[in-house]
Amino acid sequence: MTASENSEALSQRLADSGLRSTPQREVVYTVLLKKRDHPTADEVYARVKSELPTISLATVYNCLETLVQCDLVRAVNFERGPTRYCPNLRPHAHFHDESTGRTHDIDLPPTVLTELNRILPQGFDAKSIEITFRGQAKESSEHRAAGSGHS
Amino acid sequence: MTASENSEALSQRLADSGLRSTPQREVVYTVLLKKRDHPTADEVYARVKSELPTISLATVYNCLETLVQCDLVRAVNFERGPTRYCPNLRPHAHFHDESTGRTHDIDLPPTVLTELNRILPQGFDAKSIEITFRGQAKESSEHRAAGSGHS
DNA sequence: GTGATAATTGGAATAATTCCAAGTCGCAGT
DNA sequence: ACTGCGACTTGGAATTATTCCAATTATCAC
Repeated sequence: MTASENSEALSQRLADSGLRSTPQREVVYTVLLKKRDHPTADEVYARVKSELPTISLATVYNCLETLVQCDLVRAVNFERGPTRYCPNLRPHAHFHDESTGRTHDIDLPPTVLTELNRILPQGFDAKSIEITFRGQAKESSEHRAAGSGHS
Repeated sequence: MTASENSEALSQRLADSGLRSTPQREVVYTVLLKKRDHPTADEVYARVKSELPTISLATVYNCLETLVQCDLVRAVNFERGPTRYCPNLRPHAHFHDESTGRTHDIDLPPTVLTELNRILPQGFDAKSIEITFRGQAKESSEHRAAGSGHS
C-alpha cells in the first residue's frame, strides 16, 4: 500500500465519521505507519515535530484519539505507563519482551478467537478480545513477527 | 478458607520473601479478598480506612505493590486509568462489561493456555498471558462468574 | 531493653492526560 | 471573492495516578 493510498484511506475514514482530513492527522497517521514500534503519545509527538514543528502535544493526543475512534489505530495498555498506539488492524496479540521492553505483534488465527469465545459463560457477549503475552523473545533482535507487515 | 487461614497464608508468603506481616498489609489483603470487584488503589484506601483510619494512601500503594510481589494479588490494567487489583490467583481472563463498567473473572481451561502458547513463533517464550474480553454481559447483575470463588 | 532494620506516614514531586478558552482554518452559500 | 459557522489546533492550566523522600514509628534479634 502506497503512502497516498494510506492517505486516501484516512480521508475516507474521517469523512465517514463526518470529520476532516488535516495535515496534523495525516502526519500522525503516517508516523504510526512508518515505525510500528507501539510508540507513546510523547514519542509520536517527537516524530511528528520533525515534519510539523509547530504541532502541539494536545493535538497529538487529539489526533490519536480521532484515529482510534475511526478504527484506524488501536490504543494499547499493558501495565502502568503511557498508552501506546498500534496501526496494525489485523487480529493480533501483543508479546511484551521483558528484557528489551519491546512489543511484538503476533498474528491470531481465527480459530483461537472462536475458541476463546467458547469459554465465556452464558450471557457474556464479547465484542473484542485483547491478548498480551509477557516473557522473553530469545532470538535475534530483528524478528519479523507475523502481523506487523501490511506492505 | 477462613480469615485466619488467609492471614496465615499472607504471613507465610511475606516471610518467604523476607518481609514482615503488618496490620496494614493484612487489612489491605483482607479488603481485597472481601470484595472482589477489582478496586483501584483509591478504592482500597477508602475501604481500608474504615478499619485502619490512620493509614496513608502511600502505604496502600506500598502494600498493594508488596502483595503483587508476593504473588498474592494481580495488578490489572485495561485501557487508560488507574491500576486495579485482583486477589484471584487461578488462571483467569477478565471480561470488561462496557455498559456497567464492571469486570468479571472468567476461568481459563488449561487447554486454552497451551493452545495460545502454540501460536507463538519460534523463540518467543511466554511466562504469562493476559486476556481481556470487552463487551456486554447481558444477564443478571449477580453473575457468579467462574473464578471468583475461593471459598 | 537496646539497637538495627523494615515499614509507615504526609507531603512534595512527577508523569500522563485532559480541559479550556482563544485563535485559525476551510468549506458552504451567496 | 466574501462572510460566517463550525471544526480544528494551540498553549497553558488543571487533574489524576503514582512515586519519591525524609522523618517517624514499629518490630525483631539479641
